[in-house]
Amino acid sequence: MFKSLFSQKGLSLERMRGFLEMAEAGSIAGAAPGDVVRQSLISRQIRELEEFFSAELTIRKGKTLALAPEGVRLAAIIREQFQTLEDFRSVQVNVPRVFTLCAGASTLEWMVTPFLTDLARVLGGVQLRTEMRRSRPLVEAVREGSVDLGIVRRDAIPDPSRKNCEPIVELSFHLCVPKQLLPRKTTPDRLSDTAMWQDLPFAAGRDGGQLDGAIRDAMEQLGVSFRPRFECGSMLQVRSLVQQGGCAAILPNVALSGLDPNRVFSIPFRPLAGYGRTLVLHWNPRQMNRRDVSLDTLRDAAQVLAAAVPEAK
Amino acid sequence: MFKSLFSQKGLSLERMRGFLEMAEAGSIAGAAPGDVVRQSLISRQIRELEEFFSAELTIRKGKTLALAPEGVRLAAIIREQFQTLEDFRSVQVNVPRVFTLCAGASTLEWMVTPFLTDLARVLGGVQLRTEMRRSRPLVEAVREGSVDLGIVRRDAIPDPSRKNCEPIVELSFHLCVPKQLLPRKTTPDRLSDTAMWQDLPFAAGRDGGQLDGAIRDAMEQLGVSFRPRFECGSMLQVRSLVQQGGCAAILPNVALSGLDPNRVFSIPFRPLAGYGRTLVLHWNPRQMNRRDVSLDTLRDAAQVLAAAVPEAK
DNA sequence: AGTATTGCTGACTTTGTAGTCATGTTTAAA
DNA sequence: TTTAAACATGACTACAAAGTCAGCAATACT
Repeated sequence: MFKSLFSQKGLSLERMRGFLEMAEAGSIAGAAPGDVVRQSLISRQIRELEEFFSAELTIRKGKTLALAPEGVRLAAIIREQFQTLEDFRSVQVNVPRVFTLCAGASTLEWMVTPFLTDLARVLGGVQLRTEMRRSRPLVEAVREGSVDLGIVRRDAIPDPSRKNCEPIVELSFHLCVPKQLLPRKTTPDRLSDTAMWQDLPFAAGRDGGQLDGAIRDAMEQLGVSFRPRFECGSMLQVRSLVQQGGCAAILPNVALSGLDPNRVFSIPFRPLAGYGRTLVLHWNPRQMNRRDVSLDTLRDAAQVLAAAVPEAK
Repeated sequence: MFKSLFSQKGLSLERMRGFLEMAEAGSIAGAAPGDVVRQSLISRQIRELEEFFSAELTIRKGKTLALAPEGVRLAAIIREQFQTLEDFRSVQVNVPRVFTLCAGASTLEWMVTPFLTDLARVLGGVQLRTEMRRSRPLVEAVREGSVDLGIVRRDAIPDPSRKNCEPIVELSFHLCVPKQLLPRKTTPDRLSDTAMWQDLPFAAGRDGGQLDGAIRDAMEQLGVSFRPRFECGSMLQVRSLVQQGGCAAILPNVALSGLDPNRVFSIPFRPLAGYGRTLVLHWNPRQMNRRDVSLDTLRDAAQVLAAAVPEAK
């Protein structure tokens, strides 16, 4: 049984590991940054695997390597096998299994990080590892199995269904203004007057993402010259500025939970009403099945994340 | 990634192989018959795996070893992983993949062996390996993945469904008598008279299976003293004797295709009418899915086997 | 063109594991 | 109780693989 795997040399767990590391990193140098010794080792291990399988696993793509179609398949096989073995061992040693959760930068900040412990508990006491990725590579990573869970807009999933995702929240955006920046006795409804915005000191993100651009576009369409006084690398900093009373800002509903309504007015930001999308928890059904995570558990996890978002008023 | 698999020594493909061989054979000595050297090697490999996983994979059961529950799980994992790697390699090297087909002794003789080439073609040019096993271990082997396809009575499958089996044929039994053993101008319908049977020289199987016993019981109930002149180790030999005109015999419908109706009369053998069972092709849905065998292909395979059986008249 | 980065190759050393052997221990059966 | 079978263990050898190093070739960036 399985003679053909052993009658020939060139197959070993270490070689598979070297190849997988290259596959994950996208290049040999990326797999072992600053370690030329290991780079040369991986290079040879890949060649030996290619000889063993008589397959071109990699192709040169300019200066770096890329996976050939066969390489993509083998990498998926190896990843799954290693993970299965690791899970088996984790159960035996009574150590929590490792799950990877992936989302966009701001989503991780707003929704995930503050609730990691709850999430880990719902998933059965697992160890969670978070990663930042944009929508498209995120969905791809879930598909190929290198990521267990993703938080992503539903429309980024090619075939959204009850089997591979669960809604978390409907995104919406709000204009948030600290009271102290407004004339005394200003009521929240007066904030709808765009004329008032002109003089407000704004803070905005500078992450180059879609959201930031959409806000600027919307402001321009309203005829408001939007020149934020602060451009922050992280939206967490923006919220912090708003909370301290120094700035106004456009914030997503998932960020409102940290603001004191007695000190900060917030009203829906109409121009971005159509920009709202459904965020879903996304997973690979085969992988979750293999790792013994039930659909119910996944829906519970989505619930935990949903509970983190205050209801829109 | 997967650091825990490599930060500790004790895991290797060879060790997994040694363990799997023991698991398949049910004991170390069985895994390496007559090779005490390899036996001691396997013994140590198993211990090293047990240390690596901190798990009891085996338990002493009297003189031999048996798999502990954890060992059963790990063996299934390893078998699947090795098979996946072997399949991957087979596709690359353009060598047919190996599939294992399992059935009872007589079923293998009657239905499978003569049609192996057709079957291999329908399954996509695979290499077929046949194995003899009785119903219960067969179903178990399909479940754990050590066998791809089984031919078995439907009632031996715990949860028969469209997803894990497909009917092949309804078994029935026939009394077959060469013309030359009968008085001239005897018509087939006269064969219903059990008095005629008394003087016929019968051939019968001697495989100790259910079928043989059932025939003898039925004869006894009919008041016929059934003392076959020939007791053959294989039912193929029985059919051969009938074909040559030397003997009468009770044969299953799946054996009739080899008989010349002009030289041999055959009529349904009523006493065993209730003994007929549905034979099905049985498989493990997860395994067939992993090995890229579609349900359609499996149904085609069942068709091929069904076509081997002549219609009952 | 010059330079830095990336990957490939050949010649090593070191390490882990497979493989071998002799011998001990447990267990089942004669 | 004796015997034989099945498995375990310790001490080795042989070998394949991992790991190391120096140098080369191809590519991209400036």
